[in-house]
Amino acid sequence: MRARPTLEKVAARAGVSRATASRVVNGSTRVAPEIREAVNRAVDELGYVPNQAARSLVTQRADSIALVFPEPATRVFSEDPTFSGIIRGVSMEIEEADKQLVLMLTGLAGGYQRVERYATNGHVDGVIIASMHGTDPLPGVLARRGVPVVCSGRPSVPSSLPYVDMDNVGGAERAVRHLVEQGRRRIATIAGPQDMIAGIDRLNGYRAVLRDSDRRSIVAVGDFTRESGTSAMRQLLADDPELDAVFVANDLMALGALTALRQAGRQVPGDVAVVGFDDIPAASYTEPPLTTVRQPTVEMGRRLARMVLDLEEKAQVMLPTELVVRGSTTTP
Amino acid sequence: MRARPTLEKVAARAGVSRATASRVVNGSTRVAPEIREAVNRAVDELGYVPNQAARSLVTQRADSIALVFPEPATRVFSEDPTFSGIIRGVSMEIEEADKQLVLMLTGLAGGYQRVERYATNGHVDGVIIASMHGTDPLPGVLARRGVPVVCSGRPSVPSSLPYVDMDNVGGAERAVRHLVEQGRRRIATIAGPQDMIAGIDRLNGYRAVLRDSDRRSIVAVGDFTRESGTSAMRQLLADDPELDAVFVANDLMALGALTALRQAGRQVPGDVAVVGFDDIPAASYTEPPLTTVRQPTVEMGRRLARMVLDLEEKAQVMLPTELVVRGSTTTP
DNA sequence: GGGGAGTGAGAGAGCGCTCTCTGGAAGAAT
DNA sequence: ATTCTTCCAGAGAGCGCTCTCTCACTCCCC
Repeated sequence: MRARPTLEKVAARAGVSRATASRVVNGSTRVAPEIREAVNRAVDELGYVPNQAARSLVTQRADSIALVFPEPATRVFSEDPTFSGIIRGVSMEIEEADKQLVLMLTGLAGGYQRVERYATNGHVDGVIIASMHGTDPLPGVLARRGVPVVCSGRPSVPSSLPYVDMDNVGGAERAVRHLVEQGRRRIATIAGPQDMIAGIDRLNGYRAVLRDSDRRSIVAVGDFTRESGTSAMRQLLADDPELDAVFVANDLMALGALTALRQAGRQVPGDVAVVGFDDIPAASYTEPPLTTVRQPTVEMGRRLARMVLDLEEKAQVMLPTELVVRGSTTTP
Repeated sequence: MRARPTLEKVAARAGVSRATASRVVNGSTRVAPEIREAVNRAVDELGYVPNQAARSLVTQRADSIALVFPEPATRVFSEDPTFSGIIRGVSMEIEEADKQLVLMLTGLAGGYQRVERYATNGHVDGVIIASMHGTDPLPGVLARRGVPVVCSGRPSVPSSLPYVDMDNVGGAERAVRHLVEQGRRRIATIAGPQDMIAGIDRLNGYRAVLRDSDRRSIVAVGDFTRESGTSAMRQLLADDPELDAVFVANDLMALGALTALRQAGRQVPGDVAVVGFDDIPAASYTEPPLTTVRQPTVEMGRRLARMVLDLEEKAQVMLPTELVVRGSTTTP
């Protein structure tokens, strides 16, 4: 491996000073065309690429941003494409801005300190936190230390930190209203964990519509895993054998619920209509295909990245969700 | 945000020189205990964290490694947990080594240059390439430039580059042999893309066992997506309505094949036995549950990381795969 | 033609750190 | 007592870059 050329070398070859070479490389306009040309030629010939460490040292910028996933998220990761959507969206914007994406999957306890140490020391220009639990101390800590932070998902304690959230309440409302419109009378729900804002919001949406349409709420709580969906569904069937619809707070649990319904001999959507949330790929392939609420995950990633890169104003943003009607709620 | 303390500040507070403070921070043994103590106290009190850029500048190390996914991979990503397994494995080892993980999802054409530029300039101590196609020029280019490279998956052109591969041939052989042992006579396969080493190897494994057991091979080719599994299965049924088993080169296509079989009125495993490959979570939840070949993806990530970090010798490693027998090939 | 404005290029400091080299103190050997 | 070793701490260079400051030069107006 031959030594990488430095700016000095480029400058020498182009017959200019290091300062001028730097100006050209960084795209300053105040350089005479012929000199700019000469420097660019030297850059090409030498295959020069700026040394990021040296640049960071003086500019105090790192040209990279961190995307932090708490470990529990990573576990879900495998079956839930929400996170891969976010990663892709973030990655696109980061790439466009010619910066780097540092991925941090924090192990439980120790991980926080690692992220905090890493992020508060200028290694990174900003941090995106794909927080599952709205009570994470990390965003607040980083913000207080002066690190730009943006969260995916609204924190459960009100704060002034910028975030990008999905319209979970609205999505749940639309889903449940859809069930009402289909003439369903006893609409149950399998809620998500109540320490996650998505879980809370989706349950609230469900409750709001039931209240308005004069129906009783029937609630079981799961933890967003498929297994918990199965057992929650069983419990619901035991609690109210007459139920004719169920709104499930995510698709994974909805898949589990479908299993339980099949085992209980209930027809979907004939006996029981089912709506999920997330629109994971598997939702199109269930028998019958699952009606669900689609979330713009890639878009979420893009917005998160744009905010943390200061390409758009840091704000508290809510992204619209969309009801996708399939066979689990309607017969063709 | 108050300014971050420098080594100079720490040294001043501890009443020593910057050099000594550096020695303590970097764990040199040749420092008197009481001085070490004093420096450590100063570090704690000031909340000092080394500036990575400055350190990199002088050490010529970046303390970070890049994990590169070609974009096509990312697309599969969403439904296939192979990649999230690799990410998790890599992340664990990287974290343990106290280094950073830079994730690069390369858009098609331009991405290569970006990765090449980035990696050849010392921004990164090594590169892990989650290459899907064995013909990627990138690994070779980087290696020639002196960047440590490790690939996931064997390149299709023989080379001396280190890699970690799954035993695709062995897994396929075991899967097909299992079908033979179940007394299946007409065993078809849905192969993966033949420009990917995994696709090629799994087909080779299938062919080897059929040859040995005196059966005719019946082949359709898919592209590892669910849809392609469905249409390939339809084609196989048209080609040979008498087939009584099918080995599918990945689970996603196997799910698609199950759909086609159901639509064609074939019972699984009664009429047709099905084996997949990958053991994705969904495989346990199909009706019937899918017999498949499990791959140690997290382990793969760990090995990749350990090699690129020089924690173990760079070599050409093959990881064993394991047949998981479920209901799609046997009746209880 | 002289002075000011404007423009483009070079000199040089310095970002925070590591590491070699040097020097001084203490103990061991002659 | 003197020289040699050993050990530990400090001095200082320098990693590659950016950016301010300075200076030289051209152009224009009075």
